[in-house]
Formats: sequence, structure tokens, C-alpha cells
Amino acid sequence: MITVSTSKSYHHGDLRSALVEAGLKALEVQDIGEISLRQLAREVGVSPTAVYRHFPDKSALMRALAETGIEQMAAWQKAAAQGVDKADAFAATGRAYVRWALANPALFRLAFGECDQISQTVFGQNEAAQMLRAFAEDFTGSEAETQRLMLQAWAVVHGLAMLILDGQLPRDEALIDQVIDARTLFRA
Amino acid sequence: MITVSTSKSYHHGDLRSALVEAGLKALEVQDIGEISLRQLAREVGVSPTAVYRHFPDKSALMRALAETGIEQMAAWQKAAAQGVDKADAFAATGRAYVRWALANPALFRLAFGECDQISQTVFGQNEAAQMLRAFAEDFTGSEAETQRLMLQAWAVVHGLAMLILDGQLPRDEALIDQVIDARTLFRA
DNA sequence: AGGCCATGATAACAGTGTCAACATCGAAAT
DNA sequence: ATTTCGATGTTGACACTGTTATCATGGCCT
Repeated sequence: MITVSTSKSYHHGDLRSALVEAGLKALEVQDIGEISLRQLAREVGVSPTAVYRHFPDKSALMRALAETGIEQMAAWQKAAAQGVDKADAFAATGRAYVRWALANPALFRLAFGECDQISQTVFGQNEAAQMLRAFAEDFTGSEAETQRLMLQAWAVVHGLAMLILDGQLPRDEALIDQVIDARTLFRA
Repeated sequence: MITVSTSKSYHHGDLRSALVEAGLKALEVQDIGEISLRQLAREVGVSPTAVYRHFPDKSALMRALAETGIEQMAAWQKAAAQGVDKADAFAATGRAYVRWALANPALFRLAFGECDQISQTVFGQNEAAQMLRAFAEDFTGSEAETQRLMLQAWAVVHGLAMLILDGQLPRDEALIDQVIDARTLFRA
């Protein structure tokens, strides 16, 4: 919530982040395709074409929104993995993944639709991901099996989140726990 | 490919199915949000507002497209399950699920985004689904475990398909086989 | 003080979904 | 066989969208 200046000067001050902020707020209420440049510009109090001084086109703005979404998700995931018994880290991280998706539906969809490199965040260099990988290596043995386990885990949580978001499965916490069950999945 | 009449009469003959056909053809090339009523009307050779004699709005047309997509998917799934060793039915059906999604990306997204009752098709009264359920019951024991197994399987294939479609995972057949592996998943 | 250039505003264009009013034609009813 | 009528298609218009070209402002550097 950074409001730089309330005075109506010709130049806004920090239009770019104001637009991103407005976009994120809009994504909490509206669906991903209902967002319009002009609407955001209006809410920030600026002409429709001022946006183009900070983003080459609409998809660039959307990508900026998506990137902040990724950061949020990574932070949430990391927080979920910390302070948890190592054996439960897999399930805890998975539940955090699904919960974040359910709490930020539009942002979740946007992040995966627009950004190519979420793999890096969820799967690769991320701190939580490294921890999961270490855990997986710990009990699979080979490198190939570790990768398989990570992929399966990612697919499960992603699919579950998507199916719930699309209304195919009920928003039921018990169902989530049932699906993300480390003892039955992956022979843990 | 049902072309009823080439003569340009005032009334089209079967505009509704012509629009659906044009929509499906468009979904093979364009993304889901790039489709426009006017474009489809143009391709069929009719005025933009003629569409409204057959669909209350755009989303109704999209829903019609989605429903035909569901039928296609169900048929493909059923075909994949037939003539396969019962022990491989799970994996075979799952691979068919992913393959269909990769072959019909826009239709796949549309079907899950617009239709509420895919659960019935994929998960419930479908013939292939019943077969899978019988197989699952066969080796889980309890009813609750059967449901869990079905849900996990669905989540895995759906998540895998989505991640590949969004470019988060490579379109690699070996990777698909690695993830959909009944022996490691579900302790089979 | 003067000038530059990042940042803003205006006007305009093509395209979209949608509505209201009008046109056409096949079929049912007389 | 003629009339009428409802289903289907058309025209025109409106508000909205993303985007571009052109013009305006004013803070920062010399």
C-alpha cells in the first residue's frame, strides 16, 4: 500500500507499481479475462494510453502481475515447509500449494499461463524445492526416481488445484487431505 | 463435414451446427480467448447478430463447443481402455487423457473451464470410469480407498496435462510415461 | 536559464459483444 | 390457394476494448 503522492501532478510518480497494485487488487475480484487496461488506468486516475509508457502491451502488464504472483506463492510455500517434521514436508508443501491456488485463483491461473519459468520456482532453484528434493533423494535412492517423485507430486497438487478451481471437485479440505496423502501416494 | 446447402438462401439451413463446427475448427488453431462471434459468423457467411437466434450469448456458444469436446474426450478414453490388459487399464486411460489434452489444447481448457459436470464424464457414470472403478475396488479393498485412488489418478493426469500445456513441462512422451507409472504411483 | 526526454494526455482506428428494429421466408391455418 | 405468423437472418447502433500517432508537460542536467 504505497501511495506516493496524492497531489494531482501531471506526472504520476510511480505509475508502474500503481498499475501492478491495481491489477493485483482487480485479480482478487475479477476473472483473468475480464481485466482491461482502461479499467486499471481509470482506477489509478490516468489516461488509457499512459500504460504504454511502462508496458509495451497488455500481456506485458499481465506478465508483471504473474511474476509477483510467483513470488507470493514461493514465499507461502517456503513458509509452509519451515518448522515441519521432515517426513511431513512433502504433504505440507503440497497442501500449501493447493491452498494458495484456492486463495488466489486468478493469480494462480495467470502465473502458470503467462510465465514460462515457473518450473524454476516450483521445481528447481527454489529453497523449498531444494529441501523437498533432498528429502526425496533420501528415500528413493536413484536420481531418476527422485525426479519422478517430484514430478508426480507436482502433477498431483497442480491437478487437484485446477480441478477444484474449475468446479470439478468440491472445495473440501478433507478431500484435499485425502488426495495429498504421503502414505498412500509414493509409498512413503 | 455436413454442408447442407451451398445456395445462398436467406435462411442458412442449419446455422447452429455450422457455428459449432466453425468454432471447433477455430479452436484447433486459435487460443481460447482469441475466438470471436463475429469471426465465426463471417466464416459461416452470416451476419454477426444471427448468432443470437441460436445462442443467448457468447458463453453459451462456448459451452456448446465444450460439450462436444467432452464427448470426444470420453470416446477417446473409452477407446483407450478397450482391448487392454486389465492391469494396464489405469495407465492406458491416463495416457489417453493426457494425449487428448495435448492434441486438443484449447478444447481441453474450454471443457474444464466452462462445463461444471465433467466429473460425471471423467469420474462418474462414464463406461471407462466404471471399468476403472471396478479395477480400483479390486485391489484397494474399501470404498473410501477406491475413491481416493480415483481422485489421485485424476489429479495426476490432469495436472500433468495442464503443466505441459502451459509450457511448464516439456512435451516429452518419456516424461509422460515416467509420471503415469502405475507401479510407482498407487503401489500397484 | 535553456533544452532534453521521460512521462503524461488526446484523438482516432479497427475490432468486439450485444441490443433494438426491420426483413424474409417456410409452414400452418383458414 | 391465400393469409398469417413465427422462426430465422439483416442493418444500424452503442459502449467497450487494445493500440497507434501525435501533441503537452515538467523535472533534471548542463
